[in-house]
Amino acid sequence: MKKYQIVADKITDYIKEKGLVQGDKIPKIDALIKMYGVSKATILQALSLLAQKGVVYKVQGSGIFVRRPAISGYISLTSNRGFGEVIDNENTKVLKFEEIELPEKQQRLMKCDEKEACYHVIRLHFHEGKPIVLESSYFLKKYVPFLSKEIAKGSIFKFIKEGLNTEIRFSDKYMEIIKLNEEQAKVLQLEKNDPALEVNDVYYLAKGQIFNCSQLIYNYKNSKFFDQSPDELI
Amino acid sequence: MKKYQIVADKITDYIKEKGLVQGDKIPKIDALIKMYGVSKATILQALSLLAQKGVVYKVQGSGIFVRRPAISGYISLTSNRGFGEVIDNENTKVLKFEEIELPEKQQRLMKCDEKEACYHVIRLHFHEGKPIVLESSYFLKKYVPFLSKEIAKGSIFKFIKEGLNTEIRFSDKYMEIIKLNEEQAKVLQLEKNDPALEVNDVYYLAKGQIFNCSQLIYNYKNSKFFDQSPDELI
DNA sequence: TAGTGGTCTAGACCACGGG
DNA sequence: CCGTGGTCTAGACCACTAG
Repeated sequence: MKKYQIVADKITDYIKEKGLVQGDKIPKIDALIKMYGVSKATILQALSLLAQKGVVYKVQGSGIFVRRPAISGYISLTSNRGFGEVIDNENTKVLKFEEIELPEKQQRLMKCDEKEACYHVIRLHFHEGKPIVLESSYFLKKYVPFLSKEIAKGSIFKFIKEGLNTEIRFSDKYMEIIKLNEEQAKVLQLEKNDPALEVNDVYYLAKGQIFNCSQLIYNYKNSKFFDQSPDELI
Repeated sequence: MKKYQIVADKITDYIKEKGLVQGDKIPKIDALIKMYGVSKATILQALSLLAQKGVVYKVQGSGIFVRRPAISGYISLTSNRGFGEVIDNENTKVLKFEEIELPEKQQRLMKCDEKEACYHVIRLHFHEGKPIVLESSYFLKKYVPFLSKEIAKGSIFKFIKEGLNTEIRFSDKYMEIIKLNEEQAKVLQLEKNDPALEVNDVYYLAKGQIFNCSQLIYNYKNSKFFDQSPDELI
């Protein structure tokens, strides 16, 4: 593991152990250098990482301070896959699992020229027994050679990362607010024309290859979102 | 201006001039070092900045590649204030401008103990003649000592940054999907119970002081959102 | 195995903040 | 003025990619 990653984790632990909250000061850079026995550049890299995650912010000439921790019960739109803590993968129902040729609409989205084999999965995610989000995902077999209904009951992304040892790198998201149609409403246990958030994702692998696109329809009653803007565009 | 900032801008210009698109390669690090006459660390810092902005991504052992440019017509939720290109500040209508004591709800949000003087502004933003978002903002006088209805017709944030020379640092956003009430619907030229996105923001200054909170209600017909997840957490 | 990006160090000097 | 963070350099060595 990388040194700056280790240092970042240690600083995070330090904040937790000391019970520091928003506005509290952590040790100065020189002290951190001595505490962890690394160079200044490594400390700075670790702090940059934490600043991007929203854990700390630095004030020149003054110190390094703790930022508000993420709040539980909210779905993060910016972190990968949207649902980190909130969506319990034990509570996923697979509505459809099929191997098909990539439909035309998704072909354009994923910039595929030729006819591509893919997996198509429709799932409904629950939290505390309530339906949170209806998901329709396409995975290119070219990059995700194996998938099963069994796997789809858990976290597919986790399987891709850990099972297939494939790095997911970044994503583009397009969002709009919509009225539910009859079918969507039925699945989400809502009424037709009820409001919803539609998120269309395109996901990229380590070398920039598009391997997945998904449509997510969130239940307005059961989902709240948050986003901590990253500090620093170092 | 900082060197890495300048280098980042030059690389961006390079991409534009050469007309590079997603997946195209830019010169290797050694070449960039020579092109711009700076050290490797400075180039890396510039590239990190661009990676966070979603302009490029690096592939170890292979090269540095261009990422999809942001798409116009969409509102970015993650960049400050949400509306960069889309919201035309010429098209803002000030519905209310008052100097009051901070209400209790906002007091909690902004973590103020004492009664604080503030400006309260309600505005409606248009784009191409269509109402996009209804905004209700509170600004603490402690940090924003002056504001006027005239200023509120343009970009208040721009005024704070440039006019008051005050740095805005980061923000927390809480979002949910709602049904419009009668009043909101009327202003946004929609029907009662139509869907909407409600965003509650809290904004922080350079040293972590909360100076503003806002509620934004987006018109579902006239607003689309996008978010490019940043590449790299350094 | 050559090419290219990634990590890390040690140290110089700059810039801002607050007493 | 001193303390603290910010920028930058030069260079060593590691890790991954691709032909």
